[in-house]
Amino acid sequence: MNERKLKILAAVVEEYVRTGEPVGSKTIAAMPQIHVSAATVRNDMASLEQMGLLEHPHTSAGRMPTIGGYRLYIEKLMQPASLPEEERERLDEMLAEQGAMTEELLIENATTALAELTQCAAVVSDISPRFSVISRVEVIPAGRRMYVVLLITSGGAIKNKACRLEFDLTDEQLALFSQFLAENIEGISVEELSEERMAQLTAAMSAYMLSMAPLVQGICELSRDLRQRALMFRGEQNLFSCEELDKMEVVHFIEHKDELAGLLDDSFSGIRVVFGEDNDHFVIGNSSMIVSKYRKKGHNVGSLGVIGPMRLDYAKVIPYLEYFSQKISDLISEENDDDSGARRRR
Amino acid sequence: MNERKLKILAAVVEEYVRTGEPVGSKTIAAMPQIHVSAATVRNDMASLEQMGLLEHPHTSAGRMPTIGGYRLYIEKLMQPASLPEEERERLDEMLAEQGAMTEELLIENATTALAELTQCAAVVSDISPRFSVISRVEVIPAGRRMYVVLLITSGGAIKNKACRLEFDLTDEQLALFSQFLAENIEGISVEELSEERMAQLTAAMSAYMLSMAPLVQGICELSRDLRQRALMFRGEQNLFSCEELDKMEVVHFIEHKDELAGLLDDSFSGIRVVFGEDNDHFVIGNSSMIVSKYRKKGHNVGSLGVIGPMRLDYAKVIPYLEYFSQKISDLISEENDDDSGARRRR
DNA sequence: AATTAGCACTCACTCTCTTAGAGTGCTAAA
DNA sequence: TTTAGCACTCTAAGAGAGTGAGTGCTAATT
Repeated sequence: MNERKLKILAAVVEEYVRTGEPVGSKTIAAMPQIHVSAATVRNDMASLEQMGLLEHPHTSAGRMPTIGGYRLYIEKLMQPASLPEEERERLDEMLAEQGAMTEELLIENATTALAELTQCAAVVSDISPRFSVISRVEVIPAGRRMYVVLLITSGGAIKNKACRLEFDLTDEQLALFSQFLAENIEGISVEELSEERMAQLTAAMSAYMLSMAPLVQGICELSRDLRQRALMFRGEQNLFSCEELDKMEVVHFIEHKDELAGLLDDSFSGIRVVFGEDNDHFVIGNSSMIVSKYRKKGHNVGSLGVIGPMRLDYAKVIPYLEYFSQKISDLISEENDDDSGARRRR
Repeated sequence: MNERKLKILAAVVEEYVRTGEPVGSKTIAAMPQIHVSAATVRNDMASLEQMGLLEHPHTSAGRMPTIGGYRLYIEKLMQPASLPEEERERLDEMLAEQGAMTEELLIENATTALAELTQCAAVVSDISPRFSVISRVEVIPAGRRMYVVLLITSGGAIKNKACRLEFDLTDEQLALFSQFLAENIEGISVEELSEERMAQLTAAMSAYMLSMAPLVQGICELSRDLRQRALMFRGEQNLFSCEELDKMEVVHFIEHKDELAGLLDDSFSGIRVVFGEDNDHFVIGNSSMIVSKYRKKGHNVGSLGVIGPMRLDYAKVIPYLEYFSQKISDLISEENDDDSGARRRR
């Protein structure tokens, strides 16, 4: 392996990404950065093929990168495009538009923008509610025997659910129960609000509170919703516009998209690229997924990913992804000044 | 036009729906209900073609129905399959599963089941919240300067939204404002809770309440959410499994699915069938949509629809659709006994 | 007048065969 | 070590030919 071969590999990857056609030795030799003849290129290509970095659809066709070829290119060869200042400003505006309000909206905006810019599908896995704190729990009468339980977290997530009781509650009962919930639930983290914890709580309830068990059950379900990472997808349609992706596989993927959760949950740092071929949970042929973590005050709290064809302009897409995940990290980390205030208020 | 031609048309439609291949005269003549020779069938087919009910992909191919052919078949010829008793029971169970809780869940369950059973996409447009009454409005502190406004309707819909104020409210201010909202908003219908009404309300607020305008604004937005028909789709993937639908058109449709709202909103009674070809807002080639209204106490409050290939087993699908929309009508009409109770409670 | 048998005709589809061209691999010369 | 030259390979595109399902028309039959 030498300098020139790497240069040729990079040239093949870039040309193939650009045109989608297998690349011949003549095309490469004609490039300004290549100063050798087509015959030499051919020799080097044959050698790159032996190393498993390039492949042939058939004898008399040009070369295209293998998965290994892409991987080497991404890790060592590519020169990431840097975003021009004006582009950054445009993106920042996009995110600010109405996203500053809550984390959830911010992340949604970023995912939408990412899908839009890359013309790929974008996915985000957000487990940040887990790390926030229940800042408020409310029980609100909502009709005969119907009560709404409401959880608000320090991160700004709001969840509600209607529950039906066997009896109507008197105002005193309601006040007492609210008091009980506030004392036992407010201020603890979503993570801690587990099924066992709730079971303990139910056990601790005095006898006459037992009829309120459905409310506790409701809270339990809300907390489960908050704890589980929810995946959000944007721009799935873009996968259908992709010639090289099999439509049926895309459909299958969309139907089973929740299985991605595992992949996104893995802990790693920086950027990770996964190819459709060599993974169990992400099985569109000729596809690739690029994932980056975002952090909240230094802790990984979610992943942002781009899903597209393997033949993707990585040098352009990866910087976008890095920018967005950095931006999300920054914004959700500062925003959370409110945390303590949320509880101070009461 | 005579009896026999109609019989032949029906036979062609059914056979074509069954096989997906153009149907030849011999196939038709061999059917038990047809007692004439292939030559006679050919003559009649030619005549049906002249009337614009059948068509030819090319000279030496069999016939297939035109849009007009389908329409005539649906309106006059088809014999709707009746649901066997056990099937009804199964469906009722499906709906009851957890759907009795709220209207919203009930409708969601029905839509999911419909998509599942027909292997098509199902869509529901629900404008019923418009006709229900605000049974409860709450303002809940949720962090420094953050407040959550919450609307509960008699139909069981719950909406919330976080708002940011310029100042924190004291407990008295909060109580007073809640009182103010309850007096002015609870008990009126969602329909009445218009932008003007809210503007009047803001005008009526005493000076020191003016800083709470963002909360009123929030309520205004919640009410707008409730008023506008929200479309819900289920089983969109099924459209991709459909050979005869163009994948790109399906993608385009899904991206612009909200444009269906207009079509679903039209008032009509009974069942309506719309074909992709002859409509501006619903443009998948070779597709059709069957829509039925559902009612609440006699008023149309929403539409339930099935979207699938034009080559669809209408005789099977239409009864399903009718059954579901009737069932929804029945359930949401009776369920509403709670209406008055919801307010009586307070 | 309506129906049917018979037959020529049409046209998509499938095969096979051919050709053109892009690209390779190898060899021998520079 | 690099390059020019050349034979070789394999696909993609196109042309013909054969097949068969199905039609449309005509003349005979009921």
